[in-house]
Amino acid sequence: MTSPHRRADAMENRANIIQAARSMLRTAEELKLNAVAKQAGVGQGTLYRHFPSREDLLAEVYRQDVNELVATAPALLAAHEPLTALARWFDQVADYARVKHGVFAAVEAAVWQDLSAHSRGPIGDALTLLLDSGKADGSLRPDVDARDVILLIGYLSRIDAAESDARARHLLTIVLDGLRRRD
Amino acid sequence: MTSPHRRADAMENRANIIQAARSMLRTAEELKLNAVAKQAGVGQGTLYRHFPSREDLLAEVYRQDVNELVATAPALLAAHEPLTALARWFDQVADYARVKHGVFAAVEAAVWQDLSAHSRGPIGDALTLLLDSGKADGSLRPDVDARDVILLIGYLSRIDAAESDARARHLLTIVLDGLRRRD
DNA sequence: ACCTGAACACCGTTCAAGT
DNA sequence: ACCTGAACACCGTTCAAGT
Repeated sequence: MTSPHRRADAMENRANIIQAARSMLRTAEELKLNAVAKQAGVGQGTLYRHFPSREDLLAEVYRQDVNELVATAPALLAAHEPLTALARWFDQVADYARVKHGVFAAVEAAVWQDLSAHSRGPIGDALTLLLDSGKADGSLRPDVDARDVILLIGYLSRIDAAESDARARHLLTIVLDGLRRRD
Repeated sequence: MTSPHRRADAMENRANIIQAARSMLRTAEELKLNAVAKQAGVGQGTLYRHFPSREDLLAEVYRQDVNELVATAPALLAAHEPLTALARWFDQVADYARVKHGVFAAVEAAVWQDLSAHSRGPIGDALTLLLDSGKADGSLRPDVDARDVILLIGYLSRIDAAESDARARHLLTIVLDGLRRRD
């Protein structure tokens, strides 16, 4: 990812851009690319050289967060029944969505949606792992895949903090019930 | 809604703007306001006079469609068990979302989301009617409201035609299972 | 090989002038 | 009372010139 065959200044610029974008997303929901370049201390062209599309930039900004989310899935499976593991993972995602609300709004059409639109990506893999375990032990219905679940929990990206408190976990329960194998 | 105390030219302009917006949304997903004004044969200022915000315009364009959707709820309840009525209504919404895909994308933050963000609006009312019936006869869990369901089926606005064919109804089944009363 | 930033394009929004 | 459209503001994107 951080290809080692770059000039030192290019690598630093790249890091500065990511850092600037990250800090700006903490305060504001929207991300103006020219403003990112300015705060990073680089020309606009440099930003485009490193990140041809806005999505590329956002994806990089959140790669670490996504990685954590992804790493949780096998850990949860090791410690819990599949259905419980899935429930906990949902909680984790809800927390993430809550903290990164601005993120999700900005990234929606990009990373989040995109990762699974290609029906691949790390989040999809993590979910598939959880789902397969649940199918194997009979607690989950067999006719669901990662993309289904991504779509169902996508509402997390469209609610604010207050509504998240009021509804996020409750709704995850409903989704989970829907995913259960019916007798 | 169509306030009768306007000058004739104003009313005609208004109608032309709506008509132009409607026809443009049929072909393209995005809606450029200046382009709407041009195709409607009015100045940009006229568009803003009639519709101060983009949402106002979109809401008006889809008011009729929304009305149809809303009118279906009591009709379905008259003819079916509550759970079946809700299932049929979901189908109806899915059809609508499918046809109006561009719409939903454009309207998402506006009408669709907004109608229920204020926890009111016709769609919310229609849903509440369906949910109350289901709770009354014990087929639905008591701890859900219209906003919950709006959030859960919001994925309909984020999938294209192909994916709608593949997943929309299947996912509605899962949501419906989640809404069922658990024993 | 990479960077800068002026410049262009595009689109939303306003407002002075008109009828 | 309502309309027009030039003009402004804003932001994404490119590219000629530089190191």
